[in-house]
Amino acid sequence: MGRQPCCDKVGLKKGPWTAEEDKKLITFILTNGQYCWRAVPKLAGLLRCGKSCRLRWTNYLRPDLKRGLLSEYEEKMVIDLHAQLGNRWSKIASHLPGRTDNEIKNHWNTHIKKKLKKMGIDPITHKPLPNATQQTQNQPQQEQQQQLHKPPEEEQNYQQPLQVDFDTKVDPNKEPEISVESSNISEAKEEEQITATPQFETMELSQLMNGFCTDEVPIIEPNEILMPCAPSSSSTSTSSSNSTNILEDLQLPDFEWSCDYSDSSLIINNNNHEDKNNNNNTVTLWDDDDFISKLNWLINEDDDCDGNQVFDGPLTQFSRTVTDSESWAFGLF
DNA sequence: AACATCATCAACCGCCATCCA
DNA sequence: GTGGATGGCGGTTGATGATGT
Repeated sequence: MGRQPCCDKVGLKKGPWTAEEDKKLITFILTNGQYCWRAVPKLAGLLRCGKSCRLRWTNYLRPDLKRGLLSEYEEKMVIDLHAQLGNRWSKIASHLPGRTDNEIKNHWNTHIKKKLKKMGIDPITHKPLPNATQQTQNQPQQEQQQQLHKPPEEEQNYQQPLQVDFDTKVDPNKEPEISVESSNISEAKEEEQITATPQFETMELSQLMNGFCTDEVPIIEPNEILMPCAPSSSSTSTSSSNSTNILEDLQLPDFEWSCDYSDSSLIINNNNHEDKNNNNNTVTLWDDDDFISKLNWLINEDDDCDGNQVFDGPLTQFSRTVTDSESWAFGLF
């Protein structure tokens, strides 16, 4: 019957987003919230289709996104979840706060797949490759199996929820408590109560990762990701100085909100800077003294720039921090 | 220094699911 | 029940930077 295109593609811009476009989109969403993406470009003054706007926002501009490489723990989670869910990236991403399906998909395709293959594990089936024994002579296959691959019968009968000590307080020096259980598991019925593997419960990360080749990729520890916004050139953000991520470039302040998801109220928290890395049950987003004023600045900034100038700056001074998976934007507006 | 190749990831495309009139 | 509108998802592409020759 011929489906209509998602938008009138005539005259619409494609390709990489400019800082100017980002700014318009951010401004619009900050002032109006998220609704009807189809209407967003017109209202925001963008020559993009709504789909493109939604993608740009969800994959890049959302302030609750983590940047940087996946931590070892996150990688392990991805592998494990992939073994259970397959290429359902959005489901996998829903268990990794601050990560998008696109990001995980990319990471899988560019990093994890190779690593698994290197280890003699089929990244699709998560079973040993036929020639795995030859490939991994230096590493006992049994060990790999124990560490990275769930026994087949376990995959099939994966029903009993196994918890990863979800109730313990966050230790900022340890891996974040990313867990399938702690995530929104309301879809548990549909997901057959996907849970962490027994390995997660009983094994140390170092054991988990034993044999998992991480030396090729500089590991970013959570405490590195959870950078305070102090000026630093050692930001772990993967964004280069040419980043087009306005939110990053803007040096926007952090703020915090309660982890009590039932109360989505935002807590603009200007204090506790020295305790920033101690997630005392709050999730840091941006942190600074004048968030509101900077927000106003962002929204009210004149548009007479050439697009780049406004957002140029020592972007490394603003480091995106770990946040909750639930977008603040949804509850904020 | 110049060119070729590889790796990464943002963005696009097309399909599917859901909602609603 | 039907079909259009919209949002969401997963696969793929292509631009760009990094690395190798």
